[in-house]
Amino acid sequence: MGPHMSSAKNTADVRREFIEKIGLISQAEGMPRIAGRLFGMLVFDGELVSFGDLATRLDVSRASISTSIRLLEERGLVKRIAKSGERQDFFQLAPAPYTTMLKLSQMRIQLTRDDIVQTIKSLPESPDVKARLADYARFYEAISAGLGMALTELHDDYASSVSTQNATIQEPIDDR
Amino acid sequence: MGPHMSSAKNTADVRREFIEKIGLISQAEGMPRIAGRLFGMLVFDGELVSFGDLATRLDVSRASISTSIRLLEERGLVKRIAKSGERQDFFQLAPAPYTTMLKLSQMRIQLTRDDIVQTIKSLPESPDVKARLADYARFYEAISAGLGMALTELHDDYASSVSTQNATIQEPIDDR
DNA sequence: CGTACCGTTCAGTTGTGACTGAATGAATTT
DNA sequence: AAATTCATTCAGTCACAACTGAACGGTACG
Repeated sequence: MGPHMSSAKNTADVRREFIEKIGLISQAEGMPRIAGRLFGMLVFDGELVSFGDLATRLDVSRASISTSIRLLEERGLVKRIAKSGERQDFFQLAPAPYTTMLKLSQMRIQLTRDDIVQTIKSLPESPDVKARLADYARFYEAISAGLGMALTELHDDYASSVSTQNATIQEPIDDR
Repeated sequence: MGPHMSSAKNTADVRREFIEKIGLISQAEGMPRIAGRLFGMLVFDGELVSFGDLATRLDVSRASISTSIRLLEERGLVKRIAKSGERQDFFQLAPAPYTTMLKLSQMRIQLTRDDIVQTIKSLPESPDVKARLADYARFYEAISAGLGMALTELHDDYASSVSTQNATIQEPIDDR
């Protein structure tokens, strides 16, 4: 190990750590870990990857790939592509995956909010209980509104990011 | 069972269903189910509850109460109160639990965002990879900003809710 | 029409975390 | 000080979901 090795790693290492990190995040969010690793890999590599390659690159069974990639497809985060001439299926990130994720989150939040409102409706009396549940419902309403804001903001960023191909990091980077 | 029983249930049933619902939500969010049920019960009942009552009302062991209530305490969602003269500990919702929850979520989001930025920094070259990761980081930045909006909005609501004690539901309620 | 290659599904295994009962520690009462 | 009443901790059990290997159906190729 030479000098200046503070945080200098080759791309392969960074890539592996990133993919694993996304896998753990995904696991914490309630999704299977492999799904997160798949997503992370597709984000990092950014290319069209075959079904078999997914299994070998992640070193997991094809069965796991099948179920996890279906999850990502159902959520609209990954697109399956049939290459003519090729037998295998190919995959890549869906056009605007982050927007899709935000919309899904917002929808989930809205559903639980509606659930709480329904609970309030079915309560016969007890205004104080209703008031507390209403506070709770307002909490989810605020989140939903906030995610809506994030959605528009993200959409703007995406548009500008597409126009200027070489997007740079927002924050100034001091590499110490 | 008489007529008009479409969705008319007594308060006890609604309460039980609500508590169970929050428990399931909590479980989906990655927290133990009992913690969610505790939280739901404290929201619904809104009163000071003793440690022993928590166990009997939820019909779980005191050990579970201990660990789960500690979780809620650590997150600042529940306050433990020592009643003079009483041996048992008492619990109630913390002053602004929803604000606290939002702040915690925002912090978590920020941390993962920082993690991604760190990954970008440690990448030697490959501008296209950096661009994709930057998009990913922007996603988390948008969420963080959105949660910040929700935070201010919630704070306003809370203030107004405190002033007018009998807060009513935002949405008009047609009970059909 | 048989064969080979893919992706999906299903039964089985394994690992992980929630939950409990019992033991422990702490504090108050008698 | 002994006893009682708490809450916490720890080892053990149990349930559940991720993951795998094998069997299955489907499609293109020989």
